[in-house]
Amino acid sequence: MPKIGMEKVRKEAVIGATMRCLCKGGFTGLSVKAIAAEAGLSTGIIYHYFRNKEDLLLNVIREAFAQSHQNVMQVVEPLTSQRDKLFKHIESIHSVVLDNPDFYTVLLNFLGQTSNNPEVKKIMTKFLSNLTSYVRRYLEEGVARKEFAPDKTKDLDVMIIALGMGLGIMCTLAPETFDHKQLGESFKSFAEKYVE
Amino acid sequence: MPKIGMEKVRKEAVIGATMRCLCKGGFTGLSVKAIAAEAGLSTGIIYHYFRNKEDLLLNVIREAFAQSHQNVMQVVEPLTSQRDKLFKHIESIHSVVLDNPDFYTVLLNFLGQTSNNPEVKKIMTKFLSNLTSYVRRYLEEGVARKEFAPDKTKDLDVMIIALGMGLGIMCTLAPETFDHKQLGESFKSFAEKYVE
Amino acid sequence: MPKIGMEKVRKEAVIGATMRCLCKGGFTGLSVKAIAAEAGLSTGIIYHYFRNKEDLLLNVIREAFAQSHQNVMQVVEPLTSQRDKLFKHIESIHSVVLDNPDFYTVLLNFLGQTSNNPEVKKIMTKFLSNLTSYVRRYLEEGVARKEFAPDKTKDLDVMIIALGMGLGIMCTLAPETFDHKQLGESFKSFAEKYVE
Amino acid sequence: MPKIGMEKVRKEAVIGATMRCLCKGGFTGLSVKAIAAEAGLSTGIIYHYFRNKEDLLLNVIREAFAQSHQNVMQVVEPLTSQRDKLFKHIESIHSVVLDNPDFYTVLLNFLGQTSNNPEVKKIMTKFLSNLTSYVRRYLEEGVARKEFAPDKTKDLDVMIIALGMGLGIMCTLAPETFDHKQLGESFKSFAEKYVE
DNA sequence: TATGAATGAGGATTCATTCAT
DNA sequence: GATGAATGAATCCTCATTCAT
Repeated sequence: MPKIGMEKVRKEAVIGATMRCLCKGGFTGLSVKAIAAEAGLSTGIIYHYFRNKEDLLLNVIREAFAQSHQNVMQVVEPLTSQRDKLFKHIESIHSVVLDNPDFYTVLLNFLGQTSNNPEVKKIMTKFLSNLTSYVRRYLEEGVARKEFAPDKTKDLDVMIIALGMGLGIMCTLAPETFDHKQLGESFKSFAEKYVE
Repeated sequence: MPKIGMEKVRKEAVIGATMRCLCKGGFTGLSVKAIAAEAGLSTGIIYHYFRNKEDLLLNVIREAFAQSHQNVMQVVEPLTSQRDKLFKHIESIHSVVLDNPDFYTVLLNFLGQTSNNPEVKKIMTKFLSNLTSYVRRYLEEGVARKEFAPDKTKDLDVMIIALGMGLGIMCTLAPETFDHKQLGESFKSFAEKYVE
Repeated sequence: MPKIGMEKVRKEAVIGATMRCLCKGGFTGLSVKAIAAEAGLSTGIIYHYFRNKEDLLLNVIREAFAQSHQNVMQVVEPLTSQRDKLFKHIESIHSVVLDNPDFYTVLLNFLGQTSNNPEVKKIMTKFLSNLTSYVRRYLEEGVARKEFAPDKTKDLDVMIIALGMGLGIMCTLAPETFDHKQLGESFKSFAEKYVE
Repeated sequence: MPKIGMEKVRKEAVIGATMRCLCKGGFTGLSVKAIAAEAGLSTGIIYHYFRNKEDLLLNVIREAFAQSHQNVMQVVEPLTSQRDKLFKHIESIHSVVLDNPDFYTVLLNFLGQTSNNPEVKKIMTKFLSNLTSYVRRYLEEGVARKEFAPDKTKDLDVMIIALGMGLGIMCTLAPETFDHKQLGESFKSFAEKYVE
């Protein structure tokens, strides 16, 4: 087994293992030992690549957010109409619950940390404003191109993201109670009602 | 100091102390010792009133949810028109962020536990379906009384709660980025648009 | 076994155990676990009585220095003549090597810490100036009472302590090479030569 | 950079780096990794030149002692009169505190190891008896050459070394309390008093 | 020779829980 | 009822040492 040029591979392996552990058992009981075992590595090597457990966890959120963002972008970017982009974006956001449930596990587990950990807060704030600004861009551009009516977009970006996140959380927490597919339809029709 | 019949007082004191600790430092460092100190009691006594730490924490969520529910009900119940009830309810939900921020701290801290702890999951599911069913009742009753048009209420209950929770979370996590007051207005106008 | 009023007993037990461990194996390998085992206690209890390992170690030096000082005082105090006090003091200092070898073990082990640990430095400085000031007092008082000639006492206090410590260290480090008893005689005759 | 015949250079570099680390932070935190970093080398190479950490540390004391000895000898050797040699020697010993403070750092840090590590003990004993034997030689030779009176030299060698070491330690530990220069004068006058 | 990735045992510390008082 | 001393398993992290390259 090679020993050189492994930094990226190892870091990814550890981050992935951490996510899997997080999904299995949540924050409580998320030990470095367990992560190392999951990654098939020794505990020591984790400290070779990450300053400490917190540093590792911060990398985990960053990675989870980046991945989720990338997934959405891959689907939305090729589209040309702002309207299509907006609705595809909404659809993508909603389908994260099923396509990438790990994202929600990570999100839900870190939400509680936000108020106590400045670094987590920074990442979380950045992530949320990132999300809204994408939607805002579609809307503004769409208005400019006369795809949407101009006057109704007040706070619509934030509303869409809030609604998407709220639904995502509810569907994740209580999938038996909240029907993911049907709520996805309602989500889209909510947006439609606004932009038309 | 009386030594008998203190059960209710002590339990409430401990639950309150736990909430304060939770708000101060989150789950990390939430030790039984710290809770006891905050409550001005010994660690031992906590085990007299609660089976263990988990039992205490479950009581904390229950209490937080019950309190929050009660606060909303107190404001909404006296009203007679379903429309008034609905909008007052929405307003109340949104103002929890400012009026009772502890509720969000507790909520955010426990969200991550939901998937791993069946008891937390039960409480959380119950809480969420409770929330939606109240809104649904206003809507159905409102339609019956012809306060609202009949055909537009598809999933509106869930949408309102999801949006309310999403906005609440966003305003709690990043108050500098998301303006609570303005979003409250937009929230209400979103609902209005739907029921009219 | 009683559980109350044990603070002093426990603290002493832990400090004593630490000294014994220190004598057995030095600083290296002085683990809290080993100390606890030596004291017949659990590791946890050590942190109940001491903030951390460093706090415990500081208490150990303080205790060692205090004990050593007390031993000397017990012998010297009853004496009335300053000359007697001085020579008894010298004798006592020198016999620490044999009577209380733990003192030297502790001293030698902590000397290296002095430059890096401000608290150790404070204790050490205090201890050394304490030692010299006792000797200085005998000398000054002795001169005042005409027990000693007045002009020869320049730095004699420091010289006596330095010589005592140097001899103590040498006899401790290499007892086969340096004859404790004989050096004690020479030590005294050195002082005599000066005060006469 | 040459790759062969580097043994001596590398060994010296590592020993020097170790001394610098030791002076910076003492024994605590003196890791092979830190030493390697200080020396600008990899950790692996240290094990190429030294059997293990202990072996390296033993070399460090040996080197420190040898250097210190050499420094003294350089100054003393050219002198012809035994009296001059003796006093220059005393002066040199005392000035180590200022001229080569690293020596005392090393000495103080290793003193505690002496009783537990036979190899350290051997080196330390050798060093101390070396020191005294040099002084003894001056004295004996001086008596033979009638530079000193014959009868007063009992244990004077040990006393001088003990006093020198004691003063050195005190001046190193508490330089604000013990005035190096003045004590040097007193040290010399102490010796003078004896040999005259 | 030289590197630095990798290991894993061991250390300090925390903390839920119990129990004698 | 109430206390807080006591336990010891579990946690994070460090570090001497090895070894593939």
